Amino acid sequence: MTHSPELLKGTLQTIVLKILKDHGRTYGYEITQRVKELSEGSILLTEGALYPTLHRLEAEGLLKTEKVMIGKRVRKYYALTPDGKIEAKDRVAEFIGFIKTMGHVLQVELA
Amino acid sequence: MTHSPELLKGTLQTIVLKILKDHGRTYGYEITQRVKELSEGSILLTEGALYPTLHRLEAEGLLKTEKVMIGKRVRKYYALTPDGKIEAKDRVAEFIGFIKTMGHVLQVELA
DNA sequence: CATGATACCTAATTCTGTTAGGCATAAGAC
DNA sequence: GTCTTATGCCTAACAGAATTAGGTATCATG
Repeated sequence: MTHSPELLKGTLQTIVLKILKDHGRTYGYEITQRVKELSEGSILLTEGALYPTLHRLEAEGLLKTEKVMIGKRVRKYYALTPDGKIEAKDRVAEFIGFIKTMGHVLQVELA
Repeated sequence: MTHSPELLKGTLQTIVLKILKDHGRTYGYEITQRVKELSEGSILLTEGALYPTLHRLEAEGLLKTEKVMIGKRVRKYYALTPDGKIEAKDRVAEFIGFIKTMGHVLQVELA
């Protein structure tokens, strides 16, 4: 997923949901670029992970899609459904909780 | 691994190394208990994950072992090798860096 | 006209963790 | 006294998510 390592595992859905929450309607390639920017190049999403994840979230009813023609190319936009908005919030909260717990376990200052 | 979810993936080695660094010589079961205490019950290491991880770290030369008889039972103590100490430090630093990056990506205050 | 960026996708493999066992001693409850 | 719980080690089958490595196609630039 990136050159930072396997720590990302399990965070991909959270990242995708939060990007969509903050940015609204976004397409796959754009998500990879935004994450790259926000992480200053340290998180490079692979498409092999991203697209299946988007499809999974859509299948779970958290995302809805819209296809738009850009010239002769199809661009597929994703946006959060109402359930998706709730889930985005929950996932971020869960991540914050996880970080706090890890701070205790690793005995480091994170928050 | 716990009821908090798959966020733990990829953090197990870091946790084990840091516990051994802070506590010194520790045995497997004791590690599960310490992590449980430090995490206030929210991280429950499963043995199916822990023991293979300990064996892996030992095979990589990061841990050394010592068997001690406690009554009629064998207890297997693990401790960091010099390489293990370096690795523990690096892993924790890497985790902190990961958290900072995630803070940017998720646009939340973590530190 | 060739390369790199844009843009979507899937399949095989790998890696880690979960689930679900097995084995055995020690301690406490009833 | 025996039954359950805790202590303590282990492995194997399975599951899930990401990596690696493809495929396809349009568009812009040198």
